[in-house]
Amino acid sequence: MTKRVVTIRDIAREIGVSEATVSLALNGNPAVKAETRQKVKDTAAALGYVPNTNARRLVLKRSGVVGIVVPEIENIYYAVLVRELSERMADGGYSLSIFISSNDPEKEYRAVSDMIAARVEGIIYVPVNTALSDQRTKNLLLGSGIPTVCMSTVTEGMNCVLCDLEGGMKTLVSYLLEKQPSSILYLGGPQGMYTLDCRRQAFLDALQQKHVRSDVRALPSVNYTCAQEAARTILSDLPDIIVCANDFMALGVVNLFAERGISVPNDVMVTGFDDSIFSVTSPVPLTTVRQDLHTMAIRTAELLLHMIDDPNVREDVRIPTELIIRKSTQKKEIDA
Amino acid sequence: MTKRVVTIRDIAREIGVSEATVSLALNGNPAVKAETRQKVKDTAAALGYVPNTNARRLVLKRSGVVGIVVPEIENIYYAVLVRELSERMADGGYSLSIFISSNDPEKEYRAVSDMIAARVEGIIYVPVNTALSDQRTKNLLLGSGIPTVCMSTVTEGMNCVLCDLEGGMKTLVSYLLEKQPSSILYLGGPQGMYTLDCRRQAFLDALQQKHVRSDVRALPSVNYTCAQEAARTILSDLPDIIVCANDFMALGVVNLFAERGISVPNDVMVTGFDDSIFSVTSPVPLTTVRQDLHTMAIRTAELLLHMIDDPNVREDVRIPTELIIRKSTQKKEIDA
DNA sequence: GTGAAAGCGCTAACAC
DNA sequence: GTGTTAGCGCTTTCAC
Repeated sequence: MTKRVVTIRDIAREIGVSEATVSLALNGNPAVKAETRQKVKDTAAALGYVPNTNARRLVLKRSGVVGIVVPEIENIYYAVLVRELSERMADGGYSLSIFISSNDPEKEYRAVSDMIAARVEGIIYVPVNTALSDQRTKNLLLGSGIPTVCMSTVTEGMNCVLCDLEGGMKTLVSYLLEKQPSSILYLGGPQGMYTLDCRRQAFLDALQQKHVRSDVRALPSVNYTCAQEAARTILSDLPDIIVCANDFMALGVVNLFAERGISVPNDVMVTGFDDSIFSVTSPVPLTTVRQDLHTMAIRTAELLLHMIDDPNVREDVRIPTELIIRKSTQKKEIDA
Repeated sequence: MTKRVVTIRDIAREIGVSEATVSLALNGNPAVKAETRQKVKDTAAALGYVPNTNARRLVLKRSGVVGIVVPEIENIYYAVLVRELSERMADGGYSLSIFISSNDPEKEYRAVSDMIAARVEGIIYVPVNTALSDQRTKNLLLGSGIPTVCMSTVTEGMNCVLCDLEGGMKTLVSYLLEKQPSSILYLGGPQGMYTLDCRRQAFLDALQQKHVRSDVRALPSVNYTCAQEAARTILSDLPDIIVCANDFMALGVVNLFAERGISVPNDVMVTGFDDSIFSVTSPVPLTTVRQDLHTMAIRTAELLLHMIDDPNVREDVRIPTELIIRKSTQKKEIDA
């Protein structure tokens, strides 16, 4: 009892005109008489006609779609990115098809395969966040001939858009050094992930030759819980400053300290990274490094559209980061 | 200079066999000789063949896709829902195509149109969160003949899956009444949105005939900032308990109080709703009502798959909610 | 075991 | 202005 879907042919038959005319009319071709055009549109509406995208794409060899794979969607960073990009691509006349790899190289590979199979006209590739990246996916992408931009991390042979994480971290550390701390603790994650390695290395570089005791912890994961566990181990010997690899970790640290009656920033300063929603909704707003996702999205969309026009375009984009100073590093004035 | 994409015909020519055979071989049809099958697969791989989904869907009249529209993706509630559903539908052999309406009825309408045009086999409809819902979209959905389940809210004529918000709120209020408060403040949002109306009404109902001073505020929006602004206005006359329409608002309130040196729960108790990540990462973990998104996703996927099988299925699903008690309503023992 | 042929719904020359 | 025709890439009877 499946209701047959109405096609262009049904409309044609209904008003005794050819399929071609209906197609032209529906696409607003001025060659067809206004009267016929109207009649076609009316009966299309009356019959509840909805064009079949699959047929359309097949014949046009144009999908009007660009695809994106992101590692997670519950991570606010990627969620914002997806929304921004979805708007930007819409402005450019494309719709964005969203795939979630769940940080699983296998799923990522399938997502990319599916996009290619769907003949997307461009791909925004945000690789999984794992130490070993999957060369298979990259090869597939590179071999597909489909314009691809890699975001947030660097992939050899692809045009990349990312924020200047090193610069951001260095600016942050310079700022912190003005506080004359005697010790700084860095809470990072597993080694081998581009975005985390950048931050850690820049932290270390910035501290070169400075007379500050520093310690770097590699936690199993860069999340709230792991950060809290780490913080718990240092309660008896607090550093002056704790630099976290992202805002969510910093929030964990701040909350743990609050629970233990340790004041941020007076007893210990804490910084985040990303300038996500957590840095603002932290009980003590966080000093952090802003990654401007809005600008990233704009530049990515521009670049991709440009590449769709001209596949030979080679361009890497690096967006500046910005130091955002908030309460978590500003001791209260004693007088005031 | 566009690299021509390889088709089934190229493979056929390459090894001197018909297109039909290639197609059969690629789909693992046992009718074709194992040897040929292997040769086809090998050359397909060698040539970098990727099947054209559009052609495939056109001829099969099956897309293997179900679509979902959600109002926002940065809202953790929807993000979790999308991820859960994406996994559940994958288990069921479908891929999930994600659309974001940005709470804009116009965009929602276009998203639904696009899904129908793409011939998705099922639709998960999470309507925009606005007071006036758009009947156009609902009519389109209803008229499409595509199995649709509406989530999180009720739509006349559709199978709906939602949590028992009323029950959750009533349980919450009963629990709070045991604390013998003399006054309770409810912070809600604009009227006319299903999910918010449910909570507010259930709150009021639960307080019927109880000797508690209660006040209900309708804020312009159910977010962090609005909640903080509201909280600021009551500093001089604190109620015993503040019930918020969601966790994010409750977090705003908790943080504002922390800043002003007001203790939660000792000076005032605060509750959230949803049991999102915010309720756990709040400096004072929040008592809240859990909406079990995992179960919602499972039941929605089940129902939708069932409907794809049999379009006549009529079923509404209501998932029980659960009261989660945390520190924000548990005064510290004075002795201990 | 494999090929020929028809057709999915739509568009775009090219006729008339 | 409108109709005829061919074809996008794939699947699937039905012959052979």
